[in-house]
Amino acid sequence: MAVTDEAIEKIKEMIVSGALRPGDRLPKESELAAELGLSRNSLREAVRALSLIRILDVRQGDGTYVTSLDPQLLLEAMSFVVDFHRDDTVLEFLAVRRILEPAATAMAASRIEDAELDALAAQLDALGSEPSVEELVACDLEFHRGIVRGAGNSVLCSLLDGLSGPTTRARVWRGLTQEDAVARTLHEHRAILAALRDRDADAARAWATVHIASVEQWLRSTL
Amino acid sequence: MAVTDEAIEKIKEMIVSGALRPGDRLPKESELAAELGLSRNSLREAVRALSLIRILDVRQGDGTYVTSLDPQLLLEAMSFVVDFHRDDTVLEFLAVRRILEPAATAMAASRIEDAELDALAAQLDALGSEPSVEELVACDLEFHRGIVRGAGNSVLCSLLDGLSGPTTRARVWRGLTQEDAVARTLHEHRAILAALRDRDADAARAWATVHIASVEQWLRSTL
DNA sequence: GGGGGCCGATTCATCGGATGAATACCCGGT
DNA sequence: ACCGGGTATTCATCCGATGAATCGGCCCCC
Repeated sequence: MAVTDEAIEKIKEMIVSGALRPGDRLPKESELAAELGLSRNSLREAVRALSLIRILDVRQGDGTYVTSLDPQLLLEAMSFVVDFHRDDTVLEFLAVRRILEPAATAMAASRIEDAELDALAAQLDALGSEPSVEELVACDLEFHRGIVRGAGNSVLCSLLDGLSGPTTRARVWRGLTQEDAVARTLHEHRAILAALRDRDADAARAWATVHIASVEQWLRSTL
Repeated sequence: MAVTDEAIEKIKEMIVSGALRPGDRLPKESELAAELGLSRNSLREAVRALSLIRILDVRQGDGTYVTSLDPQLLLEAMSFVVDFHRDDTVLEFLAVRRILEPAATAMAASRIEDAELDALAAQLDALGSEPSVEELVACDLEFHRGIVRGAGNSVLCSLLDGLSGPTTRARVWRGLTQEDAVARTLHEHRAILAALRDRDADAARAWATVHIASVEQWLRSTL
């Protein structure tokens, strides 16, 4: 194995074993390089790779630190990966979302705070009757994110956030200019919100399923 | 932004835009570095980072290539990320698995091939009545993987594979030496298999839920 | 004529050192 | 006690050189 890959494994091992804890500072590049037995250049490649997936956080002039390792932070890297997927796999991602989102919405029915529901309602009201596509996409993203956050599982939240990333979502909505689709989307959002207010998990799950299924159906018909 | 990060973005853009397609070969390091306006060393950091998440595949003496970009390949990188999570977040990962796995098992009920069911049954039979913990973990992993693969969604399959990665699973099972737990696990596996043979999606989903819930319950009681 | 091994060309792997940029830290002034 | 500047530390970037792995063509031998 290449020395750089060894370095990646060793740093990973230091973190997993607990020798390095979240927030800890690593020795400076030259020292760590000597410690691991490779050149500073090669070590930097390892650090850069771990930095891309949010394991390490390098600050020029300061030092290199282990991140908080929060699920949110690490899974955030997944959206970077999802961006690479081409259109022919979007349906598969959507199918996964179709499983997770209704479940998350149902979970939120019993846990989400009233204040959060008020915020979501206000956000829906703020959107006029003639929103631009960009506004609608942003609103849609924020709406679902708010609900999933209410489910109280940060891994689930980050995962859905990644799956529904801007790129995928934007692609799905691009060209979706039919007026009835926009109206239907807003109507479904309000229905989901109403079910959450009623603390009706079954209804919330059903509306979320309908909501995603309609997107899936539209997407399938256009491919 | 740092030149290396710019390079990462530019290479990503080349792939997303279609200028570079899966399997394509990149210009050699020195040329690409000149093209992107940075040094070879800095470019190598960018390439190494993209290589860690399986976007690029570098072969010494040959060249650097864009991978197939299969969902399986890219999400495989996720298991690397999951390895970093500490025990206190395992429950959240398990909760997500509790959502996905029953759904995947239900999907498999209508799609999985008889031959695949036979293979799974044979595998269960091959495991003696007194398996070692390592054997049981490997068997458990392979059993669920086989079923999820039968669901016919590679994204879902890779995702669950990552969530149920060796580390997490091994941690869960370590110390789980109670005889009844082992017996119960095997019994549940057989029940899931029977439901799949009957093409009974509801039963399959239910057994899968029970199966994971029992692990979750045990884990919760020991934390 | 065909097969196999040698050898050079290509490309990545790794290294050491030098210089610039950003940040942290200390220390003196007010 | 607060503020500002200068210095030390640390990462960022570059260059050039050498080693290692692979590929492909050429030559020799059968």
